[in-house]
Amino acid sequence: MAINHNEKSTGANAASAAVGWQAQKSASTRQLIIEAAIKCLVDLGYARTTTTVIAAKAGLARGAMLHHFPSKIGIIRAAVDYLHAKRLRAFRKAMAKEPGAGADHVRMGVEGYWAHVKHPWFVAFFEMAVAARTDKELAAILFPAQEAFEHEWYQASLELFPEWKRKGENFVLGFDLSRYVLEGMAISFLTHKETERDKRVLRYLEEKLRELAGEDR
Amino acid sequence: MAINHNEKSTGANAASAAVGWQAQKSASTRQLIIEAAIKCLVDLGYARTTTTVIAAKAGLARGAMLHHFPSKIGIIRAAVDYLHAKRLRAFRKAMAKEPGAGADHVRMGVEGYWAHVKHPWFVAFFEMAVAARTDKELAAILFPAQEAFEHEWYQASLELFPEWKRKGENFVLGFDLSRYVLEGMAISFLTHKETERDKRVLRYLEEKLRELAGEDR
DNA sequence: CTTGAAACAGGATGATTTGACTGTTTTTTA
DNA sequence: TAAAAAACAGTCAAATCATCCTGTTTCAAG
Repeated sequence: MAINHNEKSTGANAASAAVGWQAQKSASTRQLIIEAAIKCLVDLGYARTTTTVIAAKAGLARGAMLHHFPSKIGIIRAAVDYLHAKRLRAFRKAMAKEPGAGADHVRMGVEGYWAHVKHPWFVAFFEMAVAARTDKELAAILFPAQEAFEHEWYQASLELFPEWKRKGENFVLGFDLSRYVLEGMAISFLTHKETERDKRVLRYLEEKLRELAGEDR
Repeated sequence: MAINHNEKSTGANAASAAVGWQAQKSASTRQLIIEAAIKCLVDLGYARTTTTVIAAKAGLARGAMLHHFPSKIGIIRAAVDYLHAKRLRAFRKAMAKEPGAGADHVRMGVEGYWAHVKHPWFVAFFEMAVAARTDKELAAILFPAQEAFEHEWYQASLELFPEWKRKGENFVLGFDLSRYVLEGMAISFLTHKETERDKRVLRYLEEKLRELAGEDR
């Protein structure tokens, strides 16, 4: 298990001595717990993501986990932040793969976000979003984080697709349309299988995005 | 909401006499329980829809409810069938309001399904669909019902919008596109508020549907 | 008017889940 | 080296849930 934790409190002082081994181990255990919680969200759903199964999936005793996260909501809070960072980073990375000026940004964007909404990270976020509808405590954690995510995601898109910059409203429309179509498709697959018809919707979406990129309105 | 079981002495026909008051009362109590369960799904989500709160919301003792539905999954099964029938009937009714040949079927369809996905019946179905992702027993009940619903819904759309009949693939594409956009929008509103931008997406969808209805491809 | 069946009520039981609690091992620091 | 701090382990009680069970009231056929 790679340690690879975020150096949260290492200031400007001595390089590695400042971060003791315990702190590193603690951080890695925290990440282990967070990733176990996300796996539980994907495999079992929010309701059955209990502290018992999180600890089991992390390979820890329940008491040990409660040492790092005294309450369940603390794990959820950490998972929300973790997913926020991971999803945004993955999106930027996928979009930055083809920096060429002649790259097909429309196809890249559609396929990139299509892959995104089928990724376990989106599934985990989605489980929490649905639960938050009827759970005020979860909503208080998730909504501000999601608002920040959407803002940063929008800014990243503007940055990565510079040719859209002058399009103004068309960019916003294409952005929103893509989001709703792709999220709607992904979520519809909860109850039915993907068919050839769905591929036609994706092709049609790309076609309309190209129109929006070409015209001025 | 009208239970329609008060006909115990007014009908006085062989039909109503054969049914018997007990059977009618039983049926009305069953419906009361089903509707209470749906309210719980909307208000509390699937996970917190327990037999205790269903009975409380129905105004019954738990033992009384267990007499009509020996198990929780039985209530869920009945609620799935109830929602199936109600949603389909409501869709047909809303679409049939303007039978004129000059009616704006595109706007009617978009606004009709937009209203549909914001209705509590869709919310209740959606809660079960999400739970079914990680609950095999629920999935075994919901998926066949949903498959039947989608087929009947598609047939009803073909029937109600006869001018699309000759369009073939364009009808299928418009049907799928509308579905994904509108469901995606409705579900996105779990985590953020509706804005002016979303109305533009709806107008754009209508515009594209008109194109699809007009052209042949 | 008696009797059986169904509607209705509510307690008992066993299984889970959460957070608090005490005890043990490992690491850091004085 | 010795003490303090942190990581880790496991048990406990309270609360909640689904189901099973027995008892009471209401209806309808004989």
